[in-house]
Amino acid sequence: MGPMALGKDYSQQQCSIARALEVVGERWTLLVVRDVFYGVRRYNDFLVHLGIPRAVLAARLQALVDAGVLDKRRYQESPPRDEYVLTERGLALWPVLRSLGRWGREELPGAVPVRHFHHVDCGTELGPYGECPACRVPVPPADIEMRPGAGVDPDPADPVSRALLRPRRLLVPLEYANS
Amino acid sequence: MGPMALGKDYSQQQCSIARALEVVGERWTLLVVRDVFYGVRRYNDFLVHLGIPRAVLAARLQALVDAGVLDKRRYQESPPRDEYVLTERGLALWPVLRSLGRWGREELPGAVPVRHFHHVDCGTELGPYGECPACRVPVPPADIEMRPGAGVDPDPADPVSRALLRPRRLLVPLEYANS
DNA sequence: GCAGCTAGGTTCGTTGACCGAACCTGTGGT
DNA sequence: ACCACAGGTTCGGTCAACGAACCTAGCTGC
Repeated sequence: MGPMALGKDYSQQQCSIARALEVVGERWTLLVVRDVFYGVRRYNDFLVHLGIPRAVLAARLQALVDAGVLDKRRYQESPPRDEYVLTERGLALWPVLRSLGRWGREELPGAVPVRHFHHVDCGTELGPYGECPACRVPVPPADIEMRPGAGVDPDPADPVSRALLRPRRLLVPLEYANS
Repeated sequence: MGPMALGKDYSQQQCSIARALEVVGERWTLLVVRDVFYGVRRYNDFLVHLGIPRAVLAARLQALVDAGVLDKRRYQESPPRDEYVLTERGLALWPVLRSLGRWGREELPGAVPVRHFHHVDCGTELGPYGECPACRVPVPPADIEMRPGAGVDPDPADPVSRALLRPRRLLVPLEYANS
């Protein structure tokens, strides 16, 4: 009954869609996962980028780790600091995010292209499901470069959004050295 | 505020994923849409098949109509009865359901194949994103036949699940003549 | 050594959504 | 007249989400 848990737990549902939604169907969850693909890895960065309540973020991260979607990894000992990275299972969620983003962009009114995704091997913009139209292969997230689109706010308030303005490869962590 | 509405409404988020989740990210919503693809069209059938509270179902159907995902259609005058059918915008959600189902089936433990999807033109089972591996075209939902898989309960309690046991084409309404 | 800062949480009171059960309405059947 | 049924609406209790405040380690500057 855990997560989005339907009072009853999306009940008896043997359906794999219902089982997937048990894990990633709760509010905020897929946005957290999206941010990890974009390079966000730390508690505070999720906070400022998503505007999510702290308690909810803690619960979602814990649930995603429990579900095997994220790994919590110590990246320095003193002070002890952890980061969250995608597991294989988490990486497999990329097509879900792609198809959702495509639907939101193409089917909902008032959409402006915010980000474009390109195959780093050839520079081609990816097709609807994350495949490369030129190379005709499905492109793993690690080989995708994200570039800002026309609709993006050119001067966002939070540093995470600012870091995401530059073209960057997916999964590469945000840098903190510069502003 | 609106739907899944994040207290704040998934806020400023210009991201198309966030915008999509505003519409289909609430509890139950995608399961209702899935059922419409499977041929469910009526209030009572959603009720018994999903086990969703009546008030929540009414709210979700209304929200989906407002969002342009479903159309509410009078199919008889006396007594007045309406059914819910997918719009073009709703039909475009098929890849989202496919990718979610695929993830739930292949990445979550203890999955049993419940349904298979085949291209009616050639009988081939569909690939990961709903394309036909043989014909090499994306298959529209209307050209897909759904067949029960090994993991399905052979004698479900509710009549809707029983009707879904037979191989059937997507979007075709359930028949009510026989048991 | 102690004040202040930062990352990463936890606690708490309020608000709002979800739940299940009961009730309502309009129609048709007998 | 009575009952059944589809399709809702209403209502009280519960549970999750919200936002603000608080807590804990470990630095940093003085």
